[in-house]
Amino acid sequence: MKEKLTERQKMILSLVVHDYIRTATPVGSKKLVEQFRLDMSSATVRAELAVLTELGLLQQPHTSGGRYPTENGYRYFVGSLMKLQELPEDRRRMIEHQFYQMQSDQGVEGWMKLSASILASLSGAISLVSAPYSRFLALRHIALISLSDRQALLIVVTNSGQAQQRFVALDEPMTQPQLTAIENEMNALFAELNSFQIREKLAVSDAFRRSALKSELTDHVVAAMSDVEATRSGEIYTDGLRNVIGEPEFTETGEARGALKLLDEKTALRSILTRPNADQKIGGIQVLIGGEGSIADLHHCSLVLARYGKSNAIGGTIGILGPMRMRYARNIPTVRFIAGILSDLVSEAFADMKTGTKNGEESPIIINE
Amino acid sequence: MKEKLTERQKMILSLVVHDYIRTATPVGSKKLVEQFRLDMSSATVRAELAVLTELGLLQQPHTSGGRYPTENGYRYFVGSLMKLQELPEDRRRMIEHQFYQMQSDQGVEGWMKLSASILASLSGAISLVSAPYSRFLALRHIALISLSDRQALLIVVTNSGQAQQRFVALDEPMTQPQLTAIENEMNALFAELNSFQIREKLAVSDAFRRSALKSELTDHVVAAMSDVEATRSGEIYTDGLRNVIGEPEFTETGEARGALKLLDEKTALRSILTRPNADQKIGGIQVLIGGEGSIADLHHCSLVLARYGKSNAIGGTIGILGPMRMRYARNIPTVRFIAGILSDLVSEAFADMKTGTKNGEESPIIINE
DNA sequence: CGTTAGCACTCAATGCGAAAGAGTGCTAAT
DNA sequence: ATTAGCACTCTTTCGCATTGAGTGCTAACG
Repeated sequence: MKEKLTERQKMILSLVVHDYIRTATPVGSKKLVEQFRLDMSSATVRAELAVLTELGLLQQPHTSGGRYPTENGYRYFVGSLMKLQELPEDRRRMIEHQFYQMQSDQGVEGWMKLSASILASLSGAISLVSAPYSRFLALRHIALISLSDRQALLIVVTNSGQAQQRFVALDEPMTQPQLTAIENEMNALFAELNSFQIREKLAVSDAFRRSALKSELTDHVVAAMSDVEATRSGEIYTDGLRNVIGEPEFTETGEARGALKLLDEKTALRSILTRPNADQKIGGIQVLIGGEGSIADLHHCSLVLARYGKSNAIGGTIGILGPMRMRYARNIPTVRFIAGILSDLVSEAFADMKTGTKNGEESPIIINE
Repeated sequence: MKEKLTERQKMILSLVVHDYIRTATPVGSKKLVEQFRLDMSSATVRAELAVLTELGLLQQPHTSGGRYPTENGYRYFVGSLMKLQELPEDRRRMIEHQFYQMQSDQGVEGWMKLSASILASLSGAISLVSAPYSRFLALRHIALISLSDRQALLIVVTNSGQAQQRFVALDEPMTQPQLTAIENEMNALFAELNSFQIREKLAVSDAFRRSALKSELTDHVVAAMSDVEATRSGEIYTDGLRNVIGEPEFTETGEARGALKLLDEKTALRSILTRPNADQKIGGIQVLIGGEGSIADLHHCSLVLARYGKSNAIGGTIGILGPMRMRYARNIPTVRFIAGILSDLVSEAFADMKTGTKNGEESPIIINE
């Protein structure tokens, strides 16, 4: 990948990528010259194409079928050639408007849905958004709500803003005031602890056993916390299926067909969103071209991912999943922009300290690894 | 649709439906005779097929291309011919086990997801599950949780078990004890009211204005309630996309392609799940064959829907969406069974009075209106 | 009378070869 | 170094004949 290409070779590679992204058809020398009014003959272009093919940046479906980028071709393009197309100012303002309009309204869930929706419609791909989660997950608050005399609703809120609710069957009837008392007691005891620490605190002494604290209730608290901790990245939101249906890659025997299965399997999605960028900086963009065998079904797809949030403390991942043949130059700024907004929102919402990468800032783009 | 068919005609129609469901290929007279070892010649079958075609129950793609059911053919089949195949006892037990295992754990959300998952895998179609909602929605409990000195999380729980959470920016710093005080006050005032009643109560007197109740908070309570009321049927869960990808109807130019778009647009799904069966009895199954123009994209699909819950008080809709060519005889009992379980669970969870259709019971099947 | 065997007919699907078209690599001239 | 020209390689497409499943009709049969 260290090969030095001539300026002309770079330009031609760029043109091939652009044209292929637009048409999804292998592109030949003659078409290139005509299409882009090149100041040279098709034979010259052919020679250059041959070189690029030799270098493994282009490939041909068969001996005389035009050329299109290889995975490495895309990587080179994204890494060295591409000129990012920033979102036009009015677009940005429109998006920001939408976010700030609903900001305090719908809570985290609202942000996630809005992000997924905007990302999908702007990118023409499938959007993936993971709800924010904290590295240092801790219980923030417990609420106990009487549903009937033997049924209560337990709500556990974590410092990541996630709320787990579960129904609890009570061994003996309890009124709301009784529950509230327990609620207060538990809040005092368990606040700012994680499930492990809570369990420890419970084990250390039986004092709590004898108190008003029902073990049936504490068990549920521990379980709820564990749940949140286990599914780390919280809920995953997707949108934009409609965009991708119809793209040739996804059609019938299309190679990317398998990718659609993924949308069903949130666990797989989750592993995509959580794993690769574990140690990635906020605001940095990660581009995964060709799935890298990590997920077999993604062989002909690309991912553009970004982390958002307060560095290391709380955050999540957003991104888009589309055909390898996607408009990186437009999509990368889009993803980055939305990630920036989410960072701001998260910082604001969970703020003691205000951090978060500011929108405009440049940040590195990491390609496959 | 009142036409009296001979027993033989009924049988032949049945066979055609079955075979077509299995093979997705138009079926001819000869194949029928061989396949099912019929005690007559192909010519006889041909004559009967001609009659059925005449009656509009079968159709042929072209003059000599075999026959397959029309929408009316399916409707007649489902309405009069089909023998329901109840789920085998061990299956039932397995499913029930899964539900009761998680029952009190994950709350409503868990049930919904499990229902969607089971329904999808058992039916081989797309499952649609709407969270329960109450006809007489009322606020059950408010929780106010301090996130930082100027940020709080407001959780509004309704009597349908839905929890709306939203972030609230506080005009002036407040501590958790202060918030708890307000929480108690609001709970006392607003419990068992709907958004309209709350608004009324607020308007009637300014007493509240002067009290510790911040209008910024009460506004949010009203807004949260309105939100829940507006989106009535609550969240919609779907699963089983993987099943339907690959079915010929959904492939490439497939006629049912548009149906996939629906999965993206929850609003459309919602209208499907809420509208048609508004006045349907709990436990009754509604089969919609061919979309009925209600949703244009569903022209070549069928829906099997059932309401669950406590009659009129609280409940939701579940169902499956698949190709018209679906295994009704198996799917209908499946949908009914899951609806039964959900009815039980909902009755239990929101019980004062215990109702709900018991699983085994027979209940009417309504076909297209 | 209902049933069946037989037959001519229809029409999508299949297969094959010729022609077209797009693109390449090579070579020789500029 | 660039380019024009040309032979070559493939896929795509079209036409055309073939196949085969399925039909509708009719005449014979029990």
